Amino acid sequence: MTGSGLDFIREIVARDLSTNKHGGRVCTRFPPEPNGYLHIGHAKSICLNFGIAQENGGVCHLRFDDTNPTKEEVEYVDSIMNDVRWLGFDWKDKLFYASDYFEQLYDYGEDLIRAGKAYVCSLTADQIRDFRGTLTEPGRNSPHRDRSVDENLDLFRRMRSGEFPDGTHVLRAKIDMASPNLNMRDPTLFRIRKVPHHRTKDTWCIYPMYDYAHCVSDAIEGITHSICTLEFENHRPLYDWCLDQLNVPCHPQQIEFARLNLTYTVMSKRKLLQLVQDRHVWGWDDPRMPTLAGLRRRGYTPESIRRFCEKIGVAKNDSVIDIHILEETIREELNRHAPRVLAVLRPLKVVIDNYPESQVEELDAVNNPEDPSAGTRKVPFSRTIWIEQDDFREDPPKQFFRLAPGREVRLRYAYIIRCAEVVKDQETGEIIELHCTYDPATRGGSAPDGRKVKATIHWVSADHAFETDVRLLEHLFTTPDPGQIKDGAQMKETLNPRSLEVLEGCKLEPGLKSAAPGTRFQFERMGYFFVDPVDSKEGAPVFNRVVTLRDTWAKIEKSQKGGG
RNA sequence: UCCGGGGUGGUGUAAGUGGCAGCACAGCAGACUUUGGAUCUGUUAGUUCAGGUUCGAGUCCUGGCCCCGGAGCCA
Repeated sequence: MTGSGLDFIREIVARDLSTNKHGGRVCTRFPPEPNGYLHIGHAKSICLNFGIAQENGGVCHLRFDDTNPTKEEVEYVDSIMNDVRWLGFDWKDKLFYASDYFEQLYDYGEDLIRAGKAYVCSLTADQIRDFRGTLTEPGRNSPHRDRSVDENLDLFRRMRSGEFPDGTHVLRAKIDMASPNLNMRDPTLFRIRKVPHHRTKDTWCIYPMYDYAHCVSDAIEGITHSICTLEFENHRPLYDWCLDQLNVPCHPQQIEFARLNLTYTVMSKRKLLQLVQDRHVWGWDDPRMPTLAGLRRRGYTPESIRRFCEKIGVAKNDSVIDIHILEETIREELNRHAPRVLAVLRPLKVVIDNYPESQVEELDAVNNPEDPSAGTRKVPFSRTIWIEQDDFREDPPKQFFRLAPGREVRLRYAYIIRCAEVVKDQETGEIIELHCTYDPATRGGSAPDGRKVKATIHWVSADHAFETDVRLLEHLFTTPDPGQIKDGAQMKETLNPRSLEVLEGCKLEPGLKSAAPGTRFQFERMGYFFVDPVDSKEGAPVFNRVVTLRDTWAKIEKSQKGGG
């Protein structure tokens, strides 16, 4: 019953440390391809790799896997470094690029040829596919498989010098065309791509493939544990093969774990890119996106994301994490730290008939009941106030405790009021305002006669309210498993049309006018909100809802409707 | 069909050499409450199946079933 508490990867690392397998060293790496923005799935990998290094006095390298210049851009390099730093990790001076090793990778390629372990193949891409065989049938040897070392060397050098057009030759490993593992059927090591690279510019026209570049890069850097996701499991024999053939400094161990999947969102870079390109979102940093940039703009903190990654664990089972776990994690943190304020999102006017016409009182409000040191503040109260439309029902259902004709409710930190009259639009029947009376003996909200008032609602003084936009954000998709989506049309169908709702003219307590971009608040009873750092201006904050509060009433109401 | 990997409550994740199946979230019930928030208490629910070894199997053996990945000059 007394388990080690370690996940299976940390267990391997601990064992290797105890057997002194790598001379007491722990060196990991996070190897993104700069072809998109980092998302929360990458955060899992970042926390794992940097975390393991940190815990064991090791280092974690940041290495860009930039071997395919047709898809990679500096914009992505910059965003990735920014996001890793924001998440709270530091690669010190260990910043690398696979492209740093192009020359060595090329030299090792010649070594392979000299050892008779690689050859230049001049089949077309289609022919190579055809010769590869199928899952159940072995492949056939390329007619160029037995070219002499000299011929191979000559051809490989001329590939490098730009003598041949794209697609005419590739360098292939000479392994086994009959292997049941397709990755071992003479995989391509280098291909010709006459396109400039974002770092090496036009010095190269041949580029190494992932399988070859990755293991060699790991070995060059002295990585001890090369942690990647499950889809590379079939590639491990090739990872090991390459390193076994070459005279490299060390042989890292590749370990695979299950990538993160979240309900109601997509995690593939391709689909994320599609959302951006098709303008279904504002961009990579849209607060509905599962990208780190999006989560950051939504109002998630780095701590909450790290904590989330801790909670979900690391294993080899394919799994889908309920997105509510993520939401619960940010709630836990913000509950402890976010200052409370009063904000009415969908306002309904209330006139307190027996409250003196021009009177204003400054009432004491607690900033954070979870943190007494946060102190108190004053909020103005007057004869006309705004309350939430949802907090009044003309015909209250069972278990609805809030305001209704003839009923009492407590205004937080203010008074107990009773609803005396409902004013409606003559034509539409829409409720436009309420007339209430207040009990002057209940100042601050307590009833000296000891009577119980079940509900407390939030409010904002109409004369003092600060008006601004508030955005309510929901899941991007209506289906819990949009990862199954195949094409663009299907994606469009499953997108949640209500993922973004912009509420204009929300009434906030006056102090919020000076809310600084990038700060977080709890709007009492409504949720946690973040001052959007992009769209807010000095004195004109715009709020994004990070997450709602747990809403017991919403649950009751839902089950009432559902149950009939 | 071939190769690789994986199946523990609704979800996720634990149980060094076989020894009371634990934790978190969700659910349900209750307490408390000037946020239907927070907090606290209690509780429902699980080893993919069939055999075998054993005093004893989530763990070991045999066989089946189901799921995921793999035929890029992508990573």
